[in-house]
Amino acid sequence: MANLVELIESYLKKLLEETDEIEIQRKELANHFACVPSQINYVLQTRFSIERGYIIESRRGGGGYIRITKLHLHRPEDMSMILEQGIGEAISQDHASALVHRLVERNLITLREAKLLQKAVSQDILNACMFGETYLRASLLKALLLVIMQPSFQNDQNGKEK
Amino acid sequence: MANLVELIESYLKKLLEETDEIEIQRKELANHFACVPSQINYVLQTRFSIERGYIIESRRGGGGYIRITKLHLHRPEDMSMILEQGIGEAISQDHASALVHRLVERNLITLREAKLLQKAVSQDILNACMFGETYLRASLLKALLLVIMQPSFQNDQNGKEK
DNA sequence: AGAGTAAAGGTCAGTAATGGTCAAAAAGAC
DNA sequence: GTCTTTTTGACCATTACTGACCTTTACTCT
Repeated sequence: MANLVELIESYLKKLLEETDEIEIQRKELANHFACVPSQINYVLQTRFSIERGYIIESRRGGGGYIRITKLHLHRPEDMSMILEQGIGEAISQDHASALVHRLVERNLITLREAKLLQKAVSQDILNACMFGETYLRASLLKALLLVIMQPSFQNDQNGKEK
Repeated sequence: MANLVELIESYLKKLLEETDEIEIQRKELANHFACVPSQINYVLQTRFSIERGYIIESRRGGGGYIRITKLHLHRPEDMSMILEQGIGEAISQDHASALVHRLVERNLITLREAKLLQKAVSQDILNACMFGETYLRASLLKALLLVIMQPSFQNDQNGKEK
């Protein structure tokens, strides 16, 4: 355990035993371990990646921070299986659609969430890809908002439709 | 919450819980928080922008004031306004993000939904656009699933975090 | 009225405080 | 000795804060 990366890793994991989410300051932590700030990024990239079940968010500037969130996957095995084998690097609409459908059946996601996902991966949205990024963003945002605002969901946040 | 900007922001938002419109004096407020007056402008510009649903009016000279008015976008009929004028045919990430933020503040969507939307319109996802449609679809699906599976949402479908 | 002055608020560029990236060097593993 | 992992540092990007200088409005004095 002589490695800095492991020292910092275990330090952060200790903090994460208490709560699911911690906020640190890169400079401060680097100072604590007497290393360069970018070492912290290395730790985060190699030990707190999405594959390992963490989500990193951060903000620069005065009062900046790095937030580490621990994922509590319902069934972690399922999740990594889904992401790696079920989806992979590229996926067709049919396969994506079928996958989402299965997730609902297994109660891993709600119907409401399923509809959002279905819309996000649908042909009509992705076609906007050709017109550029901001165009795609606008299409996506509008379509997803419309799904959210569907009347049947208004008083039915969990999406258990009828 | 060490940031001045956040302190002032929450102070003003607290006042805005009561009414839709408040009037302040720049110098007085700056004095209250022991900062330079232009700091107030910074807060207004970054936290009470139009995208976030506020209108700022002011008047200089003796008896001058700054008025902050909260915009109302409750009802679904306002939704079409948001879609057409607030989004349009193309939208930047910053604007999309501010819009989503504002929808949460007005309780039009839950935090959970907001995080999904934020991820959907985020740079890292849309970059996948270049690699083709099926690639983008895979990135989108994976990222959104991870958002759904975040711990803070497990027993908190309405997303009222903290 | 008009001039002068006091009392607001506005702008903008510069500085400070963070965090991010990337490639090269150093250290370990086999 | 070669390959992988770790560590470092130079350079970049973003957000917050400050201060000097500018504009507008109200009030007062003649």
